Amino acid sequence: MNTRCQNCPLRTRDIFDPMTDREIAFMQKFKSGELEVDAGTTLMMEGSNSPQLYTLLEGMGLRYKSLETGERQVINFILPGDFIGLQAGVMSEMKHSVEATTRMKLCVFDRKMLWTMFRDHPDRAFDLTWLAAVEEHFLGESLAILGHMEGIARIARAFVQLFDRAAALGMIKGAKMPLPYRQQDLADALGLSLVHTNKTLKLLREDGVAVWRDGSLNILDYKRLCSIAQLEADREPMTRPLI
Amino acid sequence: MNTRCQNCPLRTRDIFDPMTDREIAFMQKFKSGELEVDAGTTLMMEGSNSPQLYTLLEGMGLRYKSLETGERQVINFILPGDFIGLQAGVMSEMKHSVEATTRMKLCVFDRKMLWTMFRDHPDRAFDLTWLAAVEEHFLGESLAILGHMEGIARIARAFVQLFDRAAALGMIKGAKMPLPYRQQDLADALGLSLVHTNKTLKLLREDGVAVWRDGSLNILDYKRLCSIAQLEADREPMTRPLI
DNA sequence: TCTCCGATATGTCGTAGTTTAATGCGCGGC
DNA sequence: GCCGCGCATTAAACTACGACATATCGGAGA
Repeated sequence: MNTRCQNCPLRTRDIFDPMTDREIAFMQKFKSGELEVDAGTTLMMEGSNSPQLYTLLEGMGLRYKSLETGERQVINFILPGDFIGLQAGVMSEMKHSVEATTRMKLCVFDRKMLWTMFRDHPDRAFDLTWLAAVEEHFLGESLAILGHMEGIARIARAFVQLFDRAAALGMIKGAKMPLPYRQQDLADALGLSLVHTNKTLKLLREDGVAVWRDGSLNILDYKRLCSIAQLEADREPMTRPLI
Repeated sequence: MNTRCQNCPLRTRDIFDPMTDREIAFMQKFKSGELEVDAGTTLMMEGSNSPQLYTLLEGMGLRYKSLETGERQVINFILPGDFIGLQAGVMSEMKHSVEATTRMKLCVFDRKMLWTMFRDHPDRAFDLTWLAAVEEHFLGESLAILGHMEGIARIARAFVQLFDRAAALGMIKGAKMPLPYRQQDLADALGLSLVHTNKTLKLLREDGVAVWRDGSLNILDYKRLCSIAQLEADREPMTRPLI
């Protein structure tokens, strides 16, 4: 529910409550160009200083950290509408990498767009802080999932969340959504081994709950998936609509 | 390293690079009061809408989410200097709870302070976005830790990080720092069971690495602790100095 | 067509970590 | 004084998951 702070014109906004079309259109006016990249492209590299910010228009990708051990922690999956690289704007160094897993079409912003926002459009600048807070919220959720749920529940929850987001984006065709990732990506996101991820996927498949094949996820029994994920099937969906 | 964006006066800032004294003093001018609370007080409750923001002046606390199962995910430990409740400022609902584990002294800001910042002081407003990005960075680190490290390494890393932060705050007396939490708190932060946390603490104690007793942590062998934590002993310390 | 490689698939086995349950210990209340 | 409560401690039984080993499948390239 949108509310207005009594004392100021800044609009507080919940995570289920994306920016309006007008607000989005407004921000897009400050873009510095568009960009297309192929699957496999590394858009941002941790440690580097990328002076660009993006919103994803089409395609999918993922955000990850590399560990000293050579392993990888996938932080989240990036879907159309997501804002990419806020860190690149406010920090002197990227803290994670961003990789395209399909061909991606992006809207590019220059870092100076940030200054324009903060100087001339405090309400939109406020939205950027909101975006960062939303990111933080979802990371907190992930933390709880990795800390407290067993493998099958983690996978089920990932599926439900991705499915809800895809639904909000109109990417569902008959309970089927594109999910162009490797099993290793999911494993790295959920803190599981590849092998165990694979076996758990088999379980879900054989139980007629969900089938993930050839880059597309087919939810056969949403209700049961939710129950495995320890979610109510009629909860407010986790659409995570950013910008 | 501080750098200036070529096109704007906003200062990008790394996580090791806290706000200057001048900047802090400036923001403190907008406080609406001070507050003292006892140990055990719940400062903010998830689901509620707290119109206040705080910086912690003295004492310690923790930030956590409650799970449907009744369990708890501790998101992080709160030390003096930390900014609390940015979410409360930008979201219509808190996504986590904040609890004092000792008596705390706080600097209180009204939500309207945010509007003042965004309207009149874009550079300080920018710092708030930076703060949120820093939070996000550290959550990503925690995610990687929960996803990929075994119990003893998680505990060792928590100790090293807390020790480094305490050092930056001048809270160390002879390798000893205050750590006023219960073992359950640490377990909930690291996604371990209380029992296993306890056993691992015993191990560290008996190996002469670190002793945590009566709310104070004594690091006996910092080097070894770092090696268990899979950290270089001479790395740039994770001071996490926020405001 | 053959080979190579990346991804998926599947079985076995060892173990880190959970669960459960019992015990001790200090402290505040009555 | 005794009781109850919160927290730390320890032991024993059980299990989810990782490590390792191997097999299969399909696409790219020579």
